[in-house]
Amino acid sequence: MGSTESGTESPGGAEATLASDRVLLARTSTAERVADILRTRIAEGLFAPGSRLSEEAIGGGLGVSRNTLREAFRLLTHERLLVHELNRGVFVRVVTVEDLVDLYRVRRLVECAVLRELGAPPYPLDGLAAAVAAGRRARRSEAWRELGTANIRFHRELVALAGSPRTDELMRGVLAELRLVFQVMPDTRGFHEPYLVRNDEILATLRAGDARRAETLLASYLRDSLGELSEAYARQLA
Amino acid sequence: MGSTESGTESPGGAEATLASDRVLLARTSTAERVADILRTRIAEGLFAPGSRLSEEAIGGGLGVSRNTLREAFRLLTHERLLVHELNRGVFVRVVTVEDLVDLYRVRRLVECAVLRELGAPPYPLDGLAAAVAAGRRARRSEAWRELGTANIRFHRELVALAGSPRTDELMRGVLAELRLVFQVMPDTRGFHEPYLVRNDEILATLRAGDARRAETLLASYLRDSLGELSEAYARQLA
DNA sequence: GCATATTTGTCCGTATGTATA
DNA sequence: CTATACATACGGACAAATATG
Repeated sequence: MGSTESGTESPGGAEATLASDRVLLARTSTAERVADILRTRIAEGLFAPGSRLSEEAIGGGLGVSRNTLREAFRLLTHERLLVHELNRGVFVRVVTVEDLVDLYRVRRLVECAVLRELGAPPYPLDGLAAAVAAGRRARRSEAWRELGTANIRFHRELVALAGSPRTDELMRGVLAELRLVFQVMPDTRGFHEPYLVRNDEILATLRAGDARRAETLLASYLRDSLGELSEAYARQLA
Repeated sequence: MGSTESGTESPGGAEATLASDRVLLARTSTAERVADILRTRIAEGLFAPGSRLSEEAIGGGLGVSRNTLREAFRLLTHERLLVHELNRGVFVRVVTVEDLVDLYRVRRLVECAVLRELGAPPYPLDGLAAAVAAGRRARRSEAWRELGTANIRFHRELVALAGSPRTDELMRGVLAELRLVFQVMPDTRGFHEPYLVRNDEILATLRAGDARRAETLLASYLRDSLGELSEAYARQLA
């Protein structure tokens, strides 16, 4: 290349997959769209935890410059999906058992507090109901990964009851990390399916206006879930 | 400068303030140190809320390239200290009343939950005691801004009792935003001083092992603080 | 409403320092 | 210890959007 003189072809030099999108619906920044792509790939397990993401390989593959790619990396690093080591690059996050425990500590702290701080019933439970319905649909079509997504959504909706954007964002991050954890579970169905019922139970309890009991149910829910996951971790290391 | 030919002097081409630091103790990345500098300036009110941070002005002043500066901007944007408007640049965050309310909603949710989830006494209260002591020193030397910093530190230490890195980070961000809010208070002393006593009271209650009562004290503390701040906001808009 | 100037968005090429084989 | 590979940071260029007259 280098038609004119020094390397200054055009910003549209990214003629691969992204270029078309960019011209058509350049609504978000390029970096954000790159981050979206990488986020999906990580969530689907295409990048193994601990593997390094080479700037050159990824950037070349997607047809974006290193600068733009680094901005995408920065976004995902703040979401804790990647870790950045100085002068070494970025790696797909490896969630340790300590992380797992902390994740559930935050969940217990925040989710239970949300239920406790609820005012008087009735509560706006449409979001929770929709999440449970999505879970049922996923179970019917035996889409177990989607079932996991629906379960996560249930807890996001639950936190949303607090009406706090910052709390929402916090839990968005926490639950995104949780997705990384779920990948260690060998039996996706056996892990996710029981919790659909328990989510429904919590929803029914809230409908009845008993936020206090819902909190108790949630606490034991989280305890059991953490127990299963840490057991799976122990097995994996053995 | 420009000894050789094309603009490629050396990464140390930034011969201003940053260069020396970089050579001496380049422990963190340049972008992070730039972010540190800007964070301090914002906290000290050198940049008025709502004002635009020109890439050229700041970058030129600090002697860093635009790319590096933009990375620093990205960091601070994620901390909610700056807001980014597409094709318009970055601006110092203007905290609205809604933000203020949400900030205190999160504080109430998290800080109170931390106290509630404490196990059996005694608790490791050294950090809290140190924060109160720092507040006393600041009061003695009439350094009212430092007093505010010490009060903020008290609440960070309080959250640290939960032993959760993620919760710590959350509150770090929330309290950094709070610093922006504090700048609207005209009477720094009158606002911060009373809370030093109340922090001390909470500490004493925790020393006595009564986490439950400490939670009640904290709740009213937060209620009063929010009341004062929103009143100041209302006055400012009038 | 239009033309111009300024600023941001994106990308390239390259030199240097650091970590690792 | 040397060599290689890579991230870091720089400057420069042009397109697009915004601000200004």
